[in-house]
Amino acid sequence: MAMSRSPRSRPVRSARIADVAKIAGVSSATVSRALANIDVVTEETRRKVLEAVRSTGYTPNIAARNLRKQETKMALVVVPDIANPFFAEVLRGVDATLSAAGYGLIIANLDNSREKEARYVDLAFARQVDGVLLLCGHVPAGSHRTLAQANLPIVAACEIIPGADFPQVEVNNCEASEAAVAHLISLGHRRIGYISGPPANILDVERRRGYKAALFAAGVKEDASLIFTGDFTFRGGAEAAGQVLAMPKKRQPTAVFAANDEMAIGFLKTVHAAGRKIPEEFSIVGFDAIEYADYCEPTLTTVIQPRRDLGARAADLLIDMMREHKLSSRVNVRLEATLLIRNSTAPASKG
Amino acid sequence: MAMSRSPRSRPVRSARIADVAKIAGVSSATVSRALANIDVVTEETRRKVLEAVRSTGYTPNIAARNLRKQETKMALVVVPDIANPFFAEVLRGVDATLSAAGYGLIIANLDNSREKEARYVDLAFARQVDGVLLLCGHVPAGSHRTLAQANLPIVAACEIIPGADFPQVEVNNCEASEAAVAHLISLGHRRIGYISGPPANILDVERRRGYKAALFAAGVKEDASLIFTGDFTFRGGAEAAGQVLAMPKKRQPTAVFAANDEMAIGFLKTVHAAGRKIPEEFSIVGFDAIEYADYCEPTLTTVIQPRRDLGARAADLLIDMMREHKLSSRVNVRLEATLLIRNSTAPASKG
DNA sequence: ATGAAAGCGCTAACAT
DNA sequence: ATGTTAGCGCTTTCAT
Repeated sequence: MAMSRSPRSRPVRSARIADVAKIAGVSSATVSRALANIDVVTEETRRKVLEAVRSTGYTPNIAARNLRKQETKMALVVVPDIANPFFAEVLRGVDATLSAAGYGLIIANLDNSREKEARYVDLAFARQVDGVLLLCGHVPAGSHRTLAQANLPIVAACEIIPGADFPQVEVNNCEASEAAVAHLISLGHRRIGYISGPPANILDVERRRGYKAALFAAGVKEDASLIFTGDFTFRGGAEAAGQVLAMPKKRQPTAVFAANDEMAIGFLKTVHAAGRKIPEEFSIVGFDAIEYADYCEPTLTTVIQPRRDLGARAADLLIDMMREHKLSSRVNVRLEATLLIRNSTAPASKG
Repeated sequence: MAMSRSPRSRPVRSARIADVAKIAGVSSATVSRALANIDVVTEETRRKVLEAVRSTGYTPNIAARNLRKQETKMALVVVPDIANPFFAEVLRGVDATLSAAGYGLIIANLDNSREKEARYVDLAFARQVDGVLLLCGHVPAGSHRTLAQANLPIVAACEIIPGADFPQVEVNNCEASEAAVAHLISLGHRRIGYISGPPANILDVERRRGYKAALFAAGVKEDASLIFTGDFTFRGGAEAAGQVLAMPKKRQPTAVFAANDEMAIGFLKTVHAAGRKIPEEFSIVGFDAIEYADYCEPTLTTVIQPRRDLGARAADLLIDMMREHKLSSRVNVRLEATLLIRNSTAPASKG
C-alpha cells in the first residue's frame, strides 16, 4: 500500500503558456485565445489546447495578465471594523455581486489605524485594484495624498460622504429614526433618551435628526440631559445605561433610542443587570437588526436595514464604473429601512 | 473663492519609473535601487530620485513588480464564515502579524459555496498569493485539484486538519472542554447535556471527547438522549433548547455544555423565553468567549480562546515558510484555552 | 555608483 | 485561423 505521504514527484516550476503551446503544437497566442474563448479558434485546436492545459496543470499567471491588460479584476472594500456584525451581511452582498461579475475583493479593515489606511491608499495608487468601495464614512488618506487622487472608480455606501463626487448608496436613516421614535411616542413615552454614535459620524447626524424631528412633530421639548454620547459599541450602550441609572428616577427617560443595536443591547443588558425590567420600566429601540438583536432578552425592537442590498447596489455601481472606466458620477441611491417592532418596547407606565 | 469642485487638471496616466528616471536624470535601475533602499546609492542621487518621485506622484506598479520578482507579498486567509464573530479577533491577529512583515491579506469567505472555493484554488494556482492560511478545517479543492497541489506554503489554524503535512495551530479543545464539564460536575450536576457542532467537525470531535472524558472521570454514565446535534449557530442552540424543553422534566439535563458560544446563547435565550430560570434551573457553558457572551443575561460561563494569538502564531509560521520558500514542515503549536466562570452556572438544585 | 539590457508571462496588434 | 512580435513596468544581472 502507498504510504500516506507518498513521495510523488511534483513539478518544481508551474507551467507557463509557452509550455502548453509547445505540447499542443500551436503558438502561445492561440493558447491565449483558446482559453479566453475568444473569436474563432477551431474546435480541433481548442481541444488540443485544453488537453495540453490539463496535462500540464497550467493556470495563467495573473500578475502577467494584469500587467498586460492594465487591470486587475479586483476591488478594494474598505470597512471601519470587520468585527462589527453589521458589515458581515453587507459584505455578502458586495461579494456576491462582484464575484458574479468576475471581480475579486480585497477587504481593508481599517481598525482605527492611520498606518493601515495609508497602506491601502498605496495599494490603490499601485493599481492593485480596479476600484474602491468605501463603507467607512470617509475617504482614506495617506501622508501626502488621498485615495480620491488615485484616478480610480470609487463608490461609497452605508456611511455616505457629503459632497463627494462619486456615487453613494445609503438608507433613509433620518426618516427611519423618526419612525422609531414616533413609535415610542405613540406608546405614550415623552422622556425619550438618545444614545449617539461617535461625534461627527454621518449616521449619528442623520439618526439624531430623525430623533429630533419625531420629538418636534409630537410637540415634545428636547432635553439635553437625555442625550448620551456613545460609540456604536456594547460598552458605549452599557455606559449610557450607567448614566441613566445614576439619574434621579424622576429625571430618567422612560424610553431610549440607540443609534445602533450593539449599544441598545449593551444598554438593555446593563439595565437588566441592575434589576430593572424591560420593557416594563424602559422601552428601547435599536438600529440595524443585527442577528443578535433577535437573540437577546427581550428581543429588540429595531430598524431593519436592507444590508445585503446595500452591498449589492453599491457593488453594481462600482462594477459599472470599472467597466466603463468612469471616474465620477453623481448617482445616489437611497434604500428603505423599516421599523421592526419586537418585545423591547411597551406602553409607558403611568408613573 | 475656489469652487468646491475646482477643475484641477490631473495626469490621465500615472507616472512610470522611466518618468521618474528622466526627471531625476538617472537610469530607471537607479530609481529602483534608491526606492528599495538597496546597497549603495549616493545620498545626492537618492535625494534627486525622491524629489522626482514626489513631483510625479509616482508609485511602483505592483503587478509589474510581482511579475518580475515572482512574489506577491500577499497571503490568502480562508475562513468558513466571516460573519462568525469568533474569527474577527483571529483575523486581527493574522492581519497585524502579516502587515508587520510587509504582507497583505486576501480574505476568502467560503460561505458554504463550492464555487467560491474553486475560485480561491484558482487564485492560488495563478500565484496571486505567496501563501495560504486555512481557518476552515479542510483543504479547499476545485473541480480537478486541491490547494495543496499548488506548491504554496500552507498553515492551518483553529480547525486543524488531521494528517496534513503543513504546520497547524490549535488550542487544547479536549482538555478545556473537560475542564468545562468538570466544573459542572463539581457543582453537583450529573445529567449534563452536550450541544454539538456539525457532524465530523474537528472542533466538535475534540470538544465532545473532552465532555465524555469528564463524565468518565466522574463516573457518570453517558446518556445518548442528552446529546443534541447543533451547527455552531444561534438557531442550532435554540433548537436544542426546544428539544430539551419538550422532554419530560425528569429526563431533562440540569446543565448543558455547548460546543460554542452562539449555540449556548441560543439555548439560554430560548430556555429563558420559556420562563425557565438560568442558572437556577439550567446551568450552561459555552466555548470561545465571544464578546457577546459577556453581554447576555446572565453572562455566560465559557472557555476563553487566545484568539488573537491563534491568528498571530499561525501567521508567524506562514511568514517563515513564505520567506524560506519552505513547502512543508511538521511544526504543531498548541495554545491554552481556559475556563472562565461567569453567571450562567450554579450548583445543581437538589431536585 | 550607475547604466544598459534582458526578461518575468501574458495579450493584442499586425501579418499571413 | 493561426503565428510573430511587441510591449505592459518593473528588478536585476552584467558591464563599466
